Amino acid sequence: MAEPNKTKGTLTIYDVAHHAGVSIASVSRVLNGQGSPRAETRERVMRAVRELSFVPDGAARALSNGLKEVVAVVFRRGGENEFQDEDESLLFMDVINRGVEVAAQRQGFDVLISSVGITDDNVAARIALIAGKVDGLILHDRLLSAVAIARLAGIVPVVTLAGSPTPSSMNVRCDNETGMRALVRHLVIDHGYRSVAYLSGTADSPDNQARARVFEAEATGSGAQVQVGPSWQGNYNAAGGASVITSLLDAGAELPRAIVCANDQTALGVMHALARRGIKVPDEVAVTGFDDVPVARHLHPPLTTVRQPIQELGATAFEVLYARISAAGGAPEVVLPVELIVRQSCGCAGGATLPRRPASIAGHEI
Amino acid sequence: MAEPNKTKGTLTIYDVAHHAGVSIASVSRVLNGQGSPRAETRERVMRAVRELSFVPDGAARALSNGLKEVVAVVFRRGGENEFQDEDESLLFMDVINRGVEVAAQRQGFDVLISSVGITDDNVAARIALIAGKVDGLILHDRLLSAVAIARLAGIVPVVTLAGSPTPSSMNVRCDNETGMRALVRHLVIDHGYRSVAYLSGTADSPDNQARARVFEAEATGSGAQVQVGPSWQGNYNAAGGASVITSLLDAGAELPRAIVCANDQTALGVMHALARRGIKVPDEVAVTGFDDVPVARHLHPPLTTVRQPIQELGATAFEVLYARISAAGGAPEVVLPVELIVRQSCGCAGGATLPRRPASIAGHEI
DNA sequence: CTGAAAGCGCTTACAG
DNA sequence: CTGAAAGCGCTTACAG
Repeated sequence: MAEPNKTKGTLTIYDVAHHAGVSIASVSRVLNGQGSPRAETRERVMRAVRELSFVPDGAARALSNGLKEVVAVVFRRGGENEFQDEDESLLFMDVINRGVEVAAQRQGFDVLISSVGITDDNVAARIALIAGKVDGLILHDRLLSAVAIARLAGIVPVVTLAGSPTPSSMNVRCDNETGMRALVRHLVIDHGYRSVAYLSGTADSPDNQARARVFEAEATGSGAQVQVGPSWQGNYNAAGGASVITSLLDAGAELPRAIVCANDQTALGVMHALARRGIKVPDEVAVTGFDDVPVARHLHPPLTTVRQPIQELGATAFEVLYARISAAGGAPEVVLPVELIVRQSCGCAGGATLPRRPASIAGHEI
Repeated sequence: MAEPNKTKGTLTIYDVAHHAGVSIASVSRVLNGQGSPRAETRERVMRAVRELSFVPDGAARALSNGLKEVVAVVFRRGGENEFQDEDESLLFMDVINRGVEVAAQRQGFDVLISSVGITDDNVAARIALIAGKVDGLILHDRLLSAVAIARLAGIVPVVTLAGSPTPSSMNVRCDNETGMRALVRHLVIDHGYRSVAYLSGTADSPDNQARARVFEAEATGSGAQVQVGPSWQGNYNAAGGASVITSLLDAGAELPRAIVCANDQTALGVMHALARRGIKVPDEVAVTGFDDVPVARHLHPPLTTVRQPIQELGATAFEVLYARISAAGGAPEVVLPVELIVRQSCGCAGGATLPRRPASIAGHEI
């Protein structure tokens, strides 16, 4: 009550020490639970902290401790497109980021999020700046070259998402191979579709490359006729999927019996385009997705897709990163299982699988 | 080339200075574009930085500068519910956060995101810790009491979302009043529905309170019969909306002609529940939402709702906060305009407004 | 148990 | 233009 409101300047640990009549070392100790301060000392410090509403400065702590308790996740901000705020980024990345955040929370870490535009220049420099603010980096795919990633990894631990591990960085991804294999078999073997196409995602996406590769191998292997090539090049978003279909139809092309889309967003665009032309899904053309984003079950018909544990992907990324930050640990690569979700867009009725066949492929089937 | 890889320990500005044969002051200057270093000095520093892959430590910079160039956004993590990762949080908050991030980017700021569980204890302490790591705080609604907010605001600038400004904190929100008024008029006057209900959001939500208030005033004022009360209490998520309908139906209640939902998520649940009972929307019961989340246009029928500029809400929050951080500026309160989006769940056909009436109410209509 | 002091890695007046 | 030095607000051995 004697103290005038010293609202000017920031409150420091010195103010607290002064107010409590102890040294700054004691204040620090009780605030951090170090040592065994006398009960009275603790009391006095706590009271001073409370009365002054003191909050320790994070930058000073970090500098002193060598630990910021912050990790960053960097991702690509989608370009603008017809379906505005509905590109893959929004739906998919936000869930990953949420997973990171939840896992970080458990260890008392916070997460810094930063998006980079596709047209931004000097992305590497931007990310380097961010690296200086955190203890570790989680990088979504298609952000940086392997060389640039290696350079960053020399500064802070790095885990990439949907990429490949490098000598200096770790990677977490989903099991595209098993998921795509099960999906194609369902379409070709269970449903007996003889012509299928893969509407691809961004060409340079590692996930897309893996899915395309397995799709082609599996479909051809099963004797189905496969349509691929530049006319089937999408970009992971709804607008891309829609325009592929529109172009094909405008060119008078005959659609395959089933269209396997690189992700759910693409499938959404495809279904829109098909509906616009009066083509029935799944009666005339079956459509499938990949991801199982929340909206997938609300489409008409509900979308058959491969569920990735998206949030868990983020959580795992943090855990691997944390293991490296807090010790030498951290697996260089972890692959998460996926699950075939059979709904109706593939031709199955009422959400039931057509033939009796387990829908789950999480690790055990084949 | 003489230098052995000194991978141990972190690279500091001293290493760079040594490598370049200049003082740390010079290194700092060229790195920050201060003063006018000789061309040769700049060269040597830049080369050393490049060769060593030096990245300045953010904590040290922040401590020295008194600026962290980071703001935090704190929000409530939804509880678990039937519709898993589909609660209001996911859809709505992520878009806000993205808006914050995009605006922050423009000023070279990064954003720290942190969720607090509904059951977490000592939320105030958690947020205080975060406050120590940033230059400013953006708080979603229903996180803290006015007192707690005031205390925080003594430490760093604070802007709340969908709340009310306080002497020490600022607030950004959408114009619920105008939006709800237009919606109710469309239902009661344009469509002529005589009985309407408001399926509310979380009781303590300021947005919900404002919407409920205006709904009741406007509907009663127009002579419609209004259903309200505890049986119409939802919680902003799909499961809440669904269970209200199910309970009502199980109790043999007669549904009103139109159900105005507190938000789109609730409407989604309501439509599911209605469909499950074979009740046709909009023919038997009209349903409307609020927010215009991406999924709204994909529902069947497409959802009539009030569009809030969600991403802009986040961007504005950052801008107001930034004005305060970088100067004394920052409006204490900003209210963003909303827009009535007429689709088909209200009873309009094919997405066209029934009577000729401007759909937009962004500020100019009444 | 507690305090004085050094050190974390930067930036920035202050002198040359 | 450039360097030596102080200072940002903490934490933590090191002595009492």
